[in-house]
Amino acid sequence: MPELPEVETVRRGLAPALVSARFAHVDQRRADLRFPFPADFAARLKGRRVRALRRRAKYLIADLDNGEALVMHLGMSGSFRIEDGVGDNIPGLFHNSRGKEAAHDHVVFDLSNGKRVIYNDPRRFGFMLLVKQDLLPVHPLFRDVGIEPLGDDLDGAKLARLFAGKKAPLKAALLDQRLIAGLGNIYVSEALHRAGLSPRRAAGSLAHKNGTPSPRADLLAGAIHDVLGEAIEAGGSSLRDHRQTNGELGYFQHNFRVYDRAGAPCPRPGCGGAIKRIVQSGRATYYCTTCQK
DNA sequence: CCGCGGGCCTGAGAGC
DNA sequence: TGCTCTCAGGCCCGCG
Repeated sequence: MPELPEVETVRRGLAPALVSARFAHVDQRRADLRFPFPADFAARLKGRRVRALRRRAKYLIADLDNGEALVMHLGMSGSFRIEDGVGDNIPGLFHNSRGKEAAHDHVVFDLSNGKRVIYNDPRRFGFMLLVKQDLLPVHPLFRDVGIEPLGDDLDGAKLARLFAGKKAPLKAALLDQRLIAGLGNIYVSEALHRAGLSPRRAAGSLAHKNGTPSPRADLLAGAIHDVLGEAIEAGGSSLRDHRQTNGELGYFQHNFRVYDRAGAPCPRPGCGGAIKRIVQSGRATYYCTTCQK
């Protein structure tokens, strides 16, 4: 499921249930997801209060009252849901009636406020860790993570500098979490189409030979900012997520201009091209060969 | 250093 | 109906 907009949507949905609650009971139902759980995971969480729920890149970080942080990553198929009727229709979450289990429910948090937060992950590419908050910046997971693409951190000049000298195609450079954090396969294709740039173009070509940013860099920075912002507004994108009948997960998938639309006409007014699917670094890329150069 | 391919897992969908 | 094959929103590792 999750790229930055989906993780951010989950964060916003979970925060009302988690923040300022204590973990009354933690049910860890298997020894590992992608990685083994930390030793004594459930015991170390029990009794702790959540002070804040943050997002960095595609990670959720719950700051605990003992100086530790619960770090959570959703992998490809991870999701959270809140039970006990709390937070109905919060985008990014789905709700069962209390007590109804689903396949692949791997972690259950029972909170002091009576709410139950359940982590479900069929493919188990997600994981949870406990890290001292002050060690997060030097932790291997975060040490090399790139800039956040929302807010003021990302502009054309910054993008051109990050990509300077890179021969890798824009598609690969944009997926590289060490450069920009949070883009994934969907939003890279979407941002490149909005910017009118080919995914095959060398990343270094966002700067001129003398190092000054090309106007293309500004177009791309703006497109990234716009597409992520719009996707968050829409509650993220729901593709294969299984969910209960109650409440859509997100509807940005209806606004995809190129992703998973091979053969469809290019949505850019007056373009007249068709969307093509290619494979780069083993992953599907969708773009219009007519208007993306 | 860089880019690529394989691997980790399960499930959905297509084709036969 | 059921089998087999391909593909999937992420990321790490090892290879050349």
